[in-house]
Amino acid sequence: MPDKELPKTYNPGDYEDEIYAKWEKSGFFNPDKLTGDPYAIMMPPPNVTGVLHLGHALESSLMDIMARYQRMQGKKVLLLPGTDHAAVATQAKVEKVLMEKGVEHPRQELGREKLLAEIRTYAENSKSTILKQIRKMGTSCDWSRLAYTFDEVRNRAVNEIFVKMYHDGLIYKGKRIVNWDAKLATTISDDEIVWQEEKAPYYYLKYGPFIISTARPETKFGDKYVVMHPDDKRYKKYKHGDKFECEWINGKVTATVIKDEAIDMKFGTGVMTITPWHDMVDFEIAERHKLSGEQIIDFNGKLMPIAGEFAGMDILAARPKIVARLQAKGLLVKVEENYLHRVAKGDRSNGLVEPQIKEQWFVDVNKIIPGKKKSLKDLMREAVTTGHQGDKKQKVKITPERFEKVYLHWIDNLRDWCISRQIWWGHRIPVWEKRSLGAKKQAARFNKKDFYSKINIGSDQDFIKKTIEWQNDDYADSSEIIGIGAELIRELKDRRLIDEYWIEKNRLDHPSREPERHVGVEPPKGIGWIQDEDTLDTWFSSGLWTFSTLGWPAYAEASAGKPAKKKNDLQTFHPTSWMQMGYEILFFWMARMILMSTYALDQIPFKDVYIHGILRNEQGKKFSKSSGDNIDPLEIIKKYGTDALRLSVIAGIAPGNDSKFYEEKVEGARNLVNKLWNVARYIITNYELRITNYELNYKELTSADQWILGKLEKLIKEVTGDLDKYQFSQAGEKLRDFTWNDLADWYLEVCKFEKSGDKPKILSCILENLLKLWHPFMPFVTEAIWSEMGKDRMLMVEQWPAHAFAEAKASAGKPAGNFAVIKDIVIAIRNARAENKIEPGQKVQAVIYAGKNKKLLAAQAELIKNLRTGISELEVKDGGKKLSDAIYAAVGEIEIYLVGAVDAAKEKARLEKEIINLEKIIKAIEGKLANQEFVDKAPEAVVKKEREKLAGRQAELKSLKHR
RNA sequence: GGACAAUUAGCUCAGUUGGUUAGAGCGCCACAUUGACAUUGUGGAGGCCAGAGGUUCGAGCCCUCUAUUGUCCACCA
Repeated sequence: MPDKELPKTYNPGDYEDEIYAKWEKSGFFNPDKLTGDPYAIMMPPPNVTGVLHLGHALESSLMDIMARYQRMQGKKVLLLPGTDHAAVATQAKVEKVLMEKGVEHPRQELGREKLLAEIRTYAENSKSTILKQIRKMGTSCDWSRLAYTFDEVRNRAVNEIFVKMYHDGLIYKGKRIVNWDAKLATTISDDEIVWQEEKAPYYYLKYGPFIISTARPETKFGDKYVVMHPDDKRYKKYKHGDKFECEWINGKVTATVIKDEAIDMKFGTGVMTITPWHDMVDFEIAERHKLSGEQIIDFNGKLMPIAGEFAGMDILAARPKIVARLQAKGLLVKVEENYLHRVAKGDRSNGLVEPQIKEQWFVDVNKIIPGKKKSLKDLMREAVTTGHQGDKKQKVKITPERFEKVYLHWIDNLRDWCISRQIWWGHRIPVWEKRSLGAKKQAARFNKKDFYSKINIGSDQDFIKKTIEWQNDDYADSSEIIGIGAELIRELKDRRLIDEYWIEKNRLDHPSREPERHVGVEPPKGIGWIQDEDTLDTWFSSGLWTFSTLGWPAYAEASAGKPAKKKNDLQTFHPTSWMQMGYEILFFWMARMILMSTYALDQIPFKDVYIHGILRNEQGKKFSKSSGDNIDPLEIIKKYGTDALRLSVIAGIAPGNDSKFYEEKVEGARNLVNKLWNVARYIITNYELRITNYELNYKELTSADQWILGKLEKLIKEVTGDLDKYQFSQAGEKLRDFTWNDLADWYLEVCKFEKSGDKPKILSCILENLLKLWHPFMPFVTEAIWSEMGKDRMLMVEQWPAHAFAEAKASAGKPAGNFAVIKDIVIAIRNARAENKIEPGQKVQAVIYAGKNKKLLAAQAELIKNLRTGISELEVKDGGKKLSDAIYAAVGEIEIYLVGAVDAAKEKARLEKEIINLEKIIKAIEGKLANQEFVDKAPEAVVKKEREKLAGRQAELKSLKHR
């Protein structure tokens, strides 16, 4: 009685956008419209300039599965979306775009404000792109709470934290050795370095009485300390502090002997000279012994004046020339070609990274926090081990557990976190400085003479004119001119019209007193204050993500001109419930979130974190733009639908492990989606589903009914358990198995001829429950079917099932055995027919010796006949003589004979194969049972099971051989 | 140098405290075809669970070592 027309295949494009709009309109993405326990997931904000890639598709799927599951569990779910301004990446990208348009040096030519405007425009454009794409994935996030790491609200939070840390003495400014990316002209953190192996010549050089070795002779100009291990017997006669004169690259130098345990006696000659300005280890040695260092390479990667005639040369170009000089002076002892060493490159720029000493802002991770008796490191450590001892003892649970170890190891090796960056796109450091009067005079002198000539300014008039170009402020006051002048210097420096070295040198030549410093959320009132020109590491703001998105600090929202939320999100949703992320940002992000949250709120940022791997291509390599094998998720969606994409990215994944992605997987998922569609289509078009009373007449349930309800009951339990344990892939697999194998292949086939009054109720119940269970995985098709079923409420907010039917709980697993036997018989018959090559259309007669199962099988004879066994007549007996000229098959003790159409030779061969197989199995079980130790020590249930098994097999064998 | 993964069918992967003849999807072979679905159905073939030891009545699973692949951390002056 088909009263509906549904298309034969599910076409996702016809439904998805419409359904998403419906969801969004319903308001249920917003937890304010939900009740129940709060459950919050913060979306890891994608980079604002990025476009959706497979990694996002995976993350969106994971998050949305959890969000939808929890929502259906009756929780007040918040899945909060947002984007990240991705400081370095975004600025680099826009600079690149500008350069392609012919702007050769964007920073120099545009200056700070104009470049920032360019970046902002670009970021806003691509922000909307990626957000649209996240919608395409079906992600059920609350768009009303959309956040951005670089908006006003988040800026307020960043400043608050910075100021708090500063006043707690956890943030300091210091001259430290940092990683300088000359290409991007900024410092970068240790984590942003990639090491590349390179082959290069390796030089042994004569340094006074010693031989030292290096791959980088261009850094050696200023070396005046020679270091060796205090226990090295070879150099016993040299004492710490001994001085000697020796010939070096540009003439004689006075060298000092230093003894330090950092030296590896086994490496090379056991002696090295140090270059504190450009080497981390050397810097540490120099610090220990309070040695001075000198800058050799400038911030553009060129040699400094100390290099004499080599000054101004690019380091790589200078190297061979320096070697030639050394050789000419007889200082080159030998050269090892093809020495394998590793060079540091910036992961964004792929440019050389040079250690440099620079004044930078740091977060001290070892200092005891006032009032806490713990350092930031301690907080980070205890959050995943003993639990954070704040308000409540809370622990971040990491899945899989092994990453806990990786994380802790990383913390052990953690050095102070350099948070300042010399790029413009980012949160500006909330520190302002003002020079004191004495310093002002010096600064003025510094401004005028040197400075004017340096930048070709002839008079104060010119200077002011120039200044006005950049600053429109009042400049009447002289101290203000100094301020403006300082601004101007910065502007010129930004534009690379003067270089940093020159400024530094001037500062050294005109030492001033420490400037007055203002560190605050708001700029200082008054004149002459200059804001620190650096910006903050992007992870400084991302670290606040779990709470800066929830209205922390309290007044942030109001001050940004938005109405403060009535409800206190922070109180409701923090700590957040669940977080997922790739292992590649474990250190970058997870660690920083834990640091920020435990420090600022005394709370962990999230209770559970699920670490996923990355999706790789068919060859197991990372997808990359350069290799051209990038897969665009949107193309996949267009071709196969969002549901199929969601299923395919989570298929076969295990926590923390990488997985491969290829189109065949999506195809398989698409087929599954379509299968579900057709299951529903069949049920909807053949049954009247407008059911009000779900009461079943349990006594009249057929064995197939009981079987499928038992299976469904088990499915509900297992899928729920899997989702609770974040075993997404397993849950999906079980759902697939039920949908395709149990329901479509067996139960629906049975329903085609087995009619009973309860069938519509049962089928309706199965379909409803199945749609609910599938919904988190494939939200669109399930919602589409749900509405085709004529449901008023949306599936998205339906209650997650606990049981198939209330009473089915009792029947679950128990009588299912009946149908299982019939299934086995059907399979055995089909198999026997196929093996004997009986034409599918040819009907045969069958006789079954059922023994104690006679009653059951007699009752189910019709079922057996109808399940594509091609049987015309079926006779069920207790037992009897073997039948000759018949095909034989056995299921346990049940004997089956198919009469007629026998190919004697084929049948004989088949049976012999069976016998051999059975004998093998029996022998194995007998062996086991003959082992006294097994019988004694194994649990009774196991032994009993083995005995039963043996009896069954023996019976089978006996009847087989009988023939 | 240190650590962590992975190694199971041709391919991609499951296998949750050790207990039937180790499973699935894809692919392959044979067959079917007006049927809810060819994005289909039925049946089948295919595995010394990387290797070597060990623990145990019993090991894909636990322990030790080895090999291969991959990843991360540290570091080579």
